[in-house]
Amino acid sequence: MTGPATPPSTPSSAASGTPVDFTSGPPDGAPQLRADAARNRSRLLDAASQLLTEQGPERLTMDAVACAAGVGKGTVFRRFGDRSGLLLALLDHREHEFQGAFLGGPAPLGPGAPAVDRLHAFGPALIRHESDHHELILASRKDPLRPYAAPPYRLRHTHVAMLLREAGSGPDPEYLAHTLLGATDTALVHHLTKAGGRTFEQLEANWHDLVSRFTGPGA
Amino acid sequence: MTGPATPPSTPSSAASGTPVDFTSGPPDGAPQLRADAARNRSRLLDAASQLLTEQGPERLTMDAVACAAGVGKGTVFRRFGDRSGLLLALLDHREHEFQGAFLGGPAPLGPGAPAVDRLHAFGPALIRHESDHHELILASRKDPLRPYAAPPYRLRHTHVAMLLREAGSGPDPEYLAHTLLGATDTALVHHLTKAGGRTFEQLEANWHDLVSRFTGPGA
DNA sequence: AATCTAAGCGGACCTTGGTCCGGTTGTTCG
DNA sequence: CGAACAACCGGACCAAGGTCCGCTTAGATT
Repeated sequence: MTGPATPPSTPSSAASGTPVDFTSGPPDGAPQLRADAARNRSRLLDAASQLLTEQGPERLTMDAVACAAGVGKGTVFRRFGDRSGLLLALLDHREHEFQGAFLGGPAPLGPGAPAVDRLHAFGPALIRHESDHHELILASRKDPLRPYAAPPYRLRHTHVAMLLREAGSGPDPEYLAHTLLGATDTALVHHLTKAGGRTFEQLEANWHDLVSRFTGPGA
Repeated sequence: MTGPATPPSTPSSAASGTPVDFTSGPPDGAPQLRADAARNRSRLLDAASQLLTEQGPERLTMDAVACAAGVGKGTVFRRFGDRSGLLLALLDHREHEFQGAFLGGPAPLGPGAPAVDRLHAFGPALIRHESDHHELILASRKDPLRPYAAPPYRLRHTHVAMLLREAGSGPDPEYLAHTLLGATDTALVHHLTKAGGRTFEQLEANWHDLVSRFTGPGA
């Protein structure tokens, strides 16, 4: 440790935008984190979060984050693998919120409503979520194959496929789920709203149209 | 010009895989190319093509291409903008072949057949085309937003949207076209066939299913 | 408390995409 | 043909992601 150490207590809370507590790392995945490692992890996430809200994703270099956290560069890469990993980790908290909403939140997005209704509710929520974090999401997309293998996409896919199956969508709900998710891809939505002149309302209407076609008389 | 100049005649023909003549640059887009610039351009494409078939996309560094072409690095960037640009230029020839097939080739892919039939024919052709060049296509995807703004995607989108409109697909054929193209995205197809255990036949069947849903009774 | 070990650390180092600018060379026009 | 100009060339240079390895230290064991 070289840089000026921050006070040992409450090392968290992001800069301005939206304070998120990074002190509690995910106890799953990684078996356990040594005390200093956990501390550095949250320092790094704090620093990254701050740099992000202050200067945007393009200025978020690994050196800058390491330096701002008072940590060596190697530490950043060891903890997060690569730049995308750091960005994704930054997104993780929001991602869990969204997951909680459609897995266990109030109906019709959460359980309790008919599958078709949940499906209709899912699109707008997803579009909203991705749009809220499009900067981070787009910045983390260096490898076009990676998203499909990552937990967020897999979970959404499983969820949508289950609802489609439950709603009786036809022979291959898994593929239809990919199609539905593709239709709300962050990059596409961003393109359509920024360069294509579409509004969110139109995109939502299109989602509903798609869901209708996929759950209507076509089984 | 520093490196050992290749014989002045017939500077083209790729290494092994599939010889493509790069001597004729696109007379559109760029107003005109000075003689030496055109020569260097085709040398670079030749060198890149050779490196590609010999060692795969990941070994295709800009330095290596410049060196192999006997040209300075700056020349590569001036001509192609960035790495993706070079990769896309490498793909351009094949892209034009594919475009010719669905714009002016034999029916049912080309004109002459009913819109629905052309739509059904388009999917398999597209999947085949993208799969054939998935290495290049995936390697060129660094910026997730770029594909939507690039000519190949725009042309496909216009084409599919037109066919959908012609087939009477409903209120927003443009969006349905995006959905259809998203369902055959190179990365998705690659993911499904490599990690998802799908076969091309299944993907084609799914395409036909989607087209049916989009052109069936839903206007 | 002393010891031992594996996890962690940091920053020098490498690679590679991308920029810049002084010198060179086609091309055109008188 | 010769001058003038714009396009072009090349490689030194920079930034940023990613790797490596010798040193440090948390935390378990006795």
